[in-house]
Amino acid sequence: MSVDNPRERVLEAAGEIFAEKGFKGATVREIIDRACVNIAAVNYYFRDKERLYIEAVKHGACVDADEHLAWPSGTPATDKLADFIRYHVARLLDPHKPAWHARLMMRELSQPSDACTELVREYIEPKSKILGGILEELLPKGTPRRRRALTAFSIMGQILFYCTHRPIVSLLMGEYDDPYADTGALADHIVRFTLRALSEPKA
Amino acid sequence: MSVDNPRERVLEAAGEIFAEKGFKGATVREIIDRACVNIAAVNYYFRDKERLYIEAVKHGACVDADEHLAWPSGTPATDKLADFIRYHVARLLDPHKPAWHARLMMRELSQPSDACTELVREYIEPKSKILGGILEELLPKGTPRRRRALTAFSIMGQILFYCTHRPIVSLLMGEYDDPYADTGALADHIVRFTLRALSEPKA
DNA sequence: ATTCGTATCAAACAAATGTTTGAAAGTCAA
DNA sequence: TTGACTTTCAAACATTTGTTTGATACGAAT
Repeated sequence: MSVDNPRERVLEAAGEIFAEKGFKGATVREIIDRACVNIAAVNYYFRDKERLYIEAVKHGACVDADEHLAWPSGTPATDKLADFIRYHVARLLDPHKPAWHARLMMRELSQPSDACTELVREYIEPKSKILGGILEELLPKGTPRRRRALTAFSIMGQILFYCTHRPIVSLLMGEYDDPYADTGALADHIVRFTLRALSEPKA
Repeated sequence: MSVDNPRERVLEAAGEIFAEKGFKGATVREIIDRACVNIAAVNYYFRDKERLYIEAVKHGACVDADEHLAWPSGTPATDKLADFIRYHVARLLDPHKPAWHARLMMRELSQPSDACTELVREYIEPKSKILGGILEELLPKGTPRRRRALTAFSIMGQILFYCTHRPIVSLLMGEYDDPYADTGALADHIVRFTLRALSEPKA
């Protein structure tokens, strides 16, 4: 966690705290305190709090950008969709992974700071394209663009729900039946729900 | 909008601004400014900013609590589900309704202030019970409790997605194809997607 | 050893912000 | 009218918070 590079330490601490408390809620003093650097470091390395925030978001996003999502040609579209869902559920909910990258991005998605819209677009659109491609294979030929988009939202909505509304899910389910304990099962549920919704109507 | 009662005016203004900017982001000066009262009013009527926030959330929630969601006995479960979905989509996205009640509650759901958890439970659980009841009718007998819950989350996830991630939806879809322009069509998509997911597998 | 650019630090600064005060104005009953 | 109570107000207060400053230590090149 604690890197020797002070700039990186600030970036990491900022990411965690911004993700947890938002831009306004986070204070530079708490950040530099966690990073174990002097308060002037934020000005020295990042000019001001806002630039630090932007850099922190970029930092978190570029970590994710490394992981690719691709399949050998000929892979059935249903398999791709299942992978896509499982990948994102793990990405967003797996307790083993440091969650702040995703949570910070979630914040940006619900309240984009105009400075970051462009960046978000860089990260989100590629993923969106992947899902769009899968759905193009999966849905009947001639399905209108608009309906493909709504379908994609229905899928992402199911996934992101558990990330955005985690506290309420835990509250409603109780601890003894915590869905976050087994993210694999959670992903499987979403996969099945979605695949049934996409299959041809029975009669 | 502007009531003669100053306490109510503050409550209304606080609701709007808290919903838009969150607890930290909102300033009492902006609130009292919009409510057209002196700054000391917040102390006079609500002790401090935090109590004001709590009261504002309660105020928003109790407005909603009035609207009931009930059907004559014998109504098919699929109809109830469709109503339930359409009601909430309209509730959350219809531009004609003042949206801040819902948006403020969304905030509480993703970052509950411990002072409000109890209240949230009062509002959310009843709705949760309604949906749970519908699913109990709709899903095969003997479906485990856990799976009913996950199904409910799949439905709510689809709905809340459009509320929470509105900026990104607009960004991805472009204005010419804005889903929020026709919330009825949006609700219909979710209803169809969900009903297909709940129907018996084909073979 | 001197010099120059970099990095770090404690301290202070200025602005924003939640909160309080004490007086003035208003209300209403006796 | 008097008096008690509520409501409203401008001003000040105290704290938090983002930002800056000027000094100091460090390291490498001349």
